[in-house]
Amino acid sequence: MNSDELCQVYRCLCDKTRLRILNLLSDGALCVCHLQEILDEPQVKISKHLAYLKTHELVESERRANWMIYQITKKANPILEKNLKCLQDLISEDPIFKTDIKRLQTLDTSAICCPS
Amino acid sequence: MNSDELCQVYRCLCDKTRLRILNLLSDGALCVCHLQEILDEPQVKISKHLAYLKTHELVESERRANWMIYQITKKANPILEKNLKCLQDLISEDPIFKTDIKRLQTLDTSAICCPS
DNA sequence: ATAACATATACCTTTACAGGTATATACTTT
DNA sequence: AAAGTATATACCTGTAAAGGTATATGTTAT
Repeated sequence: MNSDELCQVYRCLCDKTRLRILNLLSDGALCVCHLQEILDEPQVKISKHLAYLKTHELVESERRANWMIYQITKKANPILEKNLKCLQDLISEDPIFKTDIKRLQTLDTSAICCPS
Repeated sequence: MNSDELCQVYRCLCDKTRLRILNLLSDGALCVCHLQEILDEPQVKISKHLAYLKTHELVESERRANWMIYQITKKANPILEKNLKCLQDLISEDPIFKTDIKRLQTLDTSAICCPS
């Protein structure tokens, strides 16, 4: 847990799409198609940002049939955890994140691709 | 206070030199020569990172004779404030920041260039 | 075996920096 | 006015990464 890792976490946080993804995943695991639907961004964009987050171990993924389920990495990461909390406190002022969560809640969570 | 500003703050935070500068300035205003001495980095490097932080309004500067005094921007910035607190909690694990603060404390604060 | 579906990757172009060297600017001292 | 000091800027090179298009991979259904 050194300053380089710290910088790397901040680098993960300095993109709007990734912030939106992390905000959504803070609420629980999600498949790519749902992220795509909520964020309303091209598949390739979502997929590449997820790959970036995975490379830097902020998220991890698991295949479920045709779908990939992503979640915040389970291995304890104080830097990430603290910053996600910090983020939660800050995003109240920007409607984008709230809208994302609202969309998340109105999703059909009984869809096949959804985590149980 | 929107998501773009939020990302921009994170971009300011994702460089080690800038993190060290912000950590030091969290303790109070400092002139460039002292930052240079504590960080032990080339003048141009310090200067450019300060310019970057100033452009994005995380710090502000004031001339005192030959010296430039930098400080965390006075205008309230919840994003920055929260993240600096978060940073304070996280850096305890990395010796670099602690060493910087130690060096800060052993500086000759009666030097001409120092803020009162 | 083939087609369909969900997701990932390769490749390309463009932009943002980071770090270095050289030089400019602003101010002070002589 | 000239020289010295502290800091900033211009210019250059290299690298990371963002976004797009096309295509590949892995899985399921027919």
